[in-house]
Amino acid sequence: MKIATYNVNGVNGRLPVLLRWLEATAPDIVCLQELKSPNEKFPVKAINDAGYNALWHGQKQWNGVAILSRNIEINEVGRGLAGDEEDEQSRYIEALVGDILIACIYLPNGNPAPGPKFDYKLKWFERLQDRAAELLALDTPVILAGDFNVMPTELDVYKPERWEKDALFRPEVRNAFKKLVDQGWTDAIRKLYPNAKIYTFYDYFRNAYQRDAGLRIDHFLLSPHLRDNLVAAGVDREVRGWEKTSDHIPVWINLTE
DNA sequence: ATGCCGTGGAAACCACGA
Repeated sequence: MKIATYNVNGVNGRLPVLLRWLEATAPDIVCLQELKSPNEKFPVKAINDAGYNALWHGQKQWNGVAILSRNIEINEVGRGLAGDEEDEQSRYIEALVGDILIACIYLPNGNPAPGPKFDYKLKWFERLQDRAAELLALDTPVILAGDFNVMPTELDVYKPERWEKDALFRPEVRNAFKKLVDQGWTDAIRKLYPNAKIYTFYDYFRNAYQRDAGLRIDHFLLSPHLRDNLVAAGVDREVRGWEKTSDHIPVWINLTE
């Protein structure tokens, strides 16, 4: 079974690219982030026509997450994270897809740091840690997938020294990611490729893609049940070269049934 | 070193992203 995550950066503006990628790579389950679409404008018909069921949690203009599945029943478990009644940003949705619980995550960017946006990011990370701990206790196979907006280590940044003070790479954020993983999660890409330079994001300008000046910020975290089912993982790097493409690259894993 | 690009929404510029 192939599962993918893709920050589309606008699901409507990027619909041709999304459909082309779905057709070309045929993942069974897909997590999408940055829909930038209110719920009523989510392109459900086009996605259904492409053979996918969909659950989505959008909002006007920004954020937004969705989970798609092909030939697998999908049932929503919940949306949003507990712990902040004021939080109205659509960044989290959870669904049972077949036997696997999928959490689709769009973690806040957090820049500029320090500041209220950075504080919000750290708080959000704590709320995610709380939910992740609950999920581990369920004794269900769980996948946390999405745009975590953190480069976990120096290996995940083209030029680490330039990012030291950035909200995606500050020690507090790297520590938060490490603390999450240390609950018992497996970083799928790093389990299979502990030392490879693998990026999932390239800026639109400064020829970042051509220079390979990238970041690894989109991740798959697997619960212990799935650890030994992981047989392959990778990124669809060529998609970043397509016309009208997102600045992120799809990431995928393959699990044995 | 830097939103230099790109999206969406509202208004013909702005907020936001990483």
